[in-house]
Amino acid sequence: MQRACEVFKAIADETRLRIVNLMLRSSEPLCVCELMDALHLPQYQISRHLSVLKSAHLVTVNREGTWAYHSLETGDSFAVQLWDFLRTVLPTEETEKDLRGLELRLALRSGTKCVIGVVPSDDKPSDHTLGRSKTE
Amino acid sequence: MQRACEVFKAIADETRLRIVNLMLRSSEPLCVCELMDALHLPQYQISRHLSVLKSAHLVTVNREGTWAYHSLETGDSFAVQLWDFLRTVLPTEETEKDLRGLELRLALRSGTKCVIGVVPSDDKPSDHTLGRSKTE
DNA sequence: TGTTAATATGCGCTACTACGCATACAATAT
DNA sequence: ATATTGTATGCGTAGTAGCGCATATTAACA
Repeated sequence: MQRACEVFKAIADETRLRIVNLMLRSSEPLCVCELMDALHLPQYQISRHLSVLKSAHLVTVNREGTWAYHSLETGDSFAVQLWDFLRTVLPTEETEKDLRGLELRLALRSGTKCVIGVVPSDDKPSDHTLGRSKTE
Repeated sequence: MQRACEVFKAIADETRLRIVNLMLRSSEPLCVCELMDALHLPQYQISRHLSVLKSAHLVTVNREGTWAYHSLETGDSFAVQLWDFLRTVLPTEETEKDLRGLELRLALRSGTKCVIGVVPSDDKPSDHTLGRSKTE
């Protein structure tokens, strides 16, 4: 019950649900700059929301150099069952949009690693247009 | 996603999770005074939390006279899947405690209906001792 | 009509949460 | 050492949520 409450508080946020959704759909851990780019949100927001998810033991981090690769916790029984549940109920039109944004960003990886870093972000979180306007 | 966020916000509260848990385990709709008694919480808290759950379309009401019988929403796909999930992850020692409290209270029903009403509540929400101290 | 009993709600208070800005920290490269 | 770049965080602010108290609402009944 306490665990359930802690977890639900952590995911009871639109942005964090979008982050979790991307992690659910990605086979690889994601770094902060990739999430920024996929969700069109500022760095401090991604970082803060990730720390909330980490505090609830829903996300684990793996630092490699300056990059921090985040992935969903799979060592906790409650979390694993939650991921199964979310995998069946989260997918909607909106989440697909985010997913496409992520795929565009992941295409810029070199192998399984991020080599791009933070992009200047010419579009703001205010509008949800796909962020492929810059170089394509 | 919006729906998921709305629902998670609604259940991201210890008291509301306890209410939902009791409704999940009860075959009959529950009235406010029964929940008060089972959870040892004041009337206004039960009522308020129920209204939050109702606003999120997770709970439906069926008024019969002055009594209001509340039960979980089963007409919504998301809700139904959530109940399945919660049924597998909620049961713990604490939730069993609440359940026993509810059973004691439901034993006082006449048929499927509540006829007791609000009891003076001699024990306060402060301690979580089983509330069967009064007449037994 | 007045009363009682079950339930809902307005109000003030406190605590928490997310945001935005700026800055700090960490690791690599020059 | 210093600069650069990816990431984390302290701080102030605005909005929100839950509590407790009191009161309103609703329905049965005398």
